[in-house]
Amino acid sequence: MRSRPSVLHLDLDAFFAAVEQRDKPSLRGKPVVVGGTGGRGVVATASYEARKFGARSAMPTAQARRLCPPGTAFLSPRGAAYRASSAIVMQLLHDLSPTVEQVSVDEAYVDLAHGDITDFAVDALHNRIQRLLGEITERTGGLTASVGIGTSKQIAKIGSDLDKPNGLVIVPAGHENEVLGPLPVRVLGGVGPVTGERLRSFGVETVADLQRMSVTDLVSIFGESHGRGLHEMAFARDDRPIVTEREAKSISAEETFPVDVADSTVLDRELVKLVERVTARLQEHGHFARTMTIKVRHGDFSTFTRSESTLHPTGDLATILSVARRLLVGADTAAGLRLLGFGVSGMSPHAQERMSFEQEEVEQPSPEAAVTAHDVDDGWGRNPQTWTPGADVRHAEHGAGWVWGSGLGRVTVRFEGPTTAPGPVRTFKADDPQLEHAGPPEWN
DNA sequence: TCTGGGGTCCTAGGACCC
DNA sequence: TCTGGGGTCCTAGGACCC
Repeated sequence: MRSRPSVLHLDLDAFFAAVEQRDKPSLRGKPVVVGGTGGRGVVATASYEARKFGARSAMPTAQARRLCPPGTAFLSPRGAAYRASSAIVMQLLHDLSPTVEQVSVDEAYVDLAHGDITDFAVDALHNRIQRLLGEITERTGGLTASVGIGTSKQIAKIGSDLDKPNGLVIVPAGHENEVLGPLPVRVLGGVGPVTGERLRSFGVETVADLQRMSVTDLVSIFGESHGRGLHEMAFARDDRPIVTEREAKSISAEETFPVDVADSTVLDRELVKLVERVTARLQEHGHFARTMTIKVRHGDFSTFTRSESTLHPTGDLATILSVARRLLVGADTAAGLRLLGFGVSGMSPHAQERMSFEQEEVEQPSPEAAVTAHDVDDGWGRNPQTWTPGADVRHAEHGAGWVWGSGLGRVTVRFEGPTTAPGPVRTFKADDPQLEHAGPPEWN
């Protein structure tokens, strides 16, 4: 938390819908809903006129259709138009300070401490930012924005939401708690439907209620990170810096089908498209990735992910596709899929990788490669039993296996023989009486 | 009423290493 | 004679955000 209100948060009002109303005068003053217009679409943005009827972001479009009156416009998003207006606004923010963190197409933080503003008194800030809001409206052909300014990202963001649309809220240093206290806990970042309901069950409705809970209790309920974070946020303690750029950590693409798809030929065709899109973007970033993940959603909305990591990072389409296909074959698609997705993560810069990795097969672990330790040490310098990697083993429960690795009083065994199916990998104490050297084993 | 698409971060258990 | 434990990686799932 800073000693001056030098963090600005800006949010464009009902952005997608406002652009549509700007570009199509007949829509002005009328309810407009932008989002997926198919049977399984959801609302991205509802104009303020549509919100009067209950239409909201993330609501199924079908539901918004029932709520809104005849004459309501339901439109598919026009991404290019939104990006063009967004760029104009972001440029105006850069005129305030070089440190601009764009959160999304319609939202950004600005670190005013890095810009030309030197007077952080409320009146001076008010004048300067009202001028900014006027410029935004003028340069974008009529769009409006809401701004919050405070001593942290948290306060700036909450401020920008307090007087929408076309509002400006400045919270002077030292006044954070009186602003925060009466607000519902849901205004805090990281408090969604689940956490909000959980807190309500403990009698916590407002931030002031949350302030009365002990860190100990919050940590025991929500875990170390989330619990501590809630306590910090309740008291407006937030030191997160404004960062201008961030490396992507994952790239993904997914598609919800108009009707569930069970045909494996069709699913494979869709998977190829998704993998091609993701790989193209990976290559644009100049990155390789190690972990491939598929996502499937069934008709009942149950959702599963399956992932696999390659030995080396790769950007090679054929390699990535072969992993993706293996993952899809392992998924249950018999009853049909509502959604199929594919993503990569574990990314590293392209240039640091040898090109030879691109063509390399995914290596299977072998006893020789996986194991370096030989004699079992019990951790206190004694060797009660020697286990050699690759040695055959008999086991009371699993039958036959071989030593995969060993060390520190433990031996890891893979239960698999030349004629038996691969079984589990399990780790035992080296002196476990269930384990005995066998060699050569009588495979069955 | 029936739930998009693109992300981030966290947790938890098992394997594995030391 | 008996006894662990910290740290990291991988995988799966979930909450949350825009």
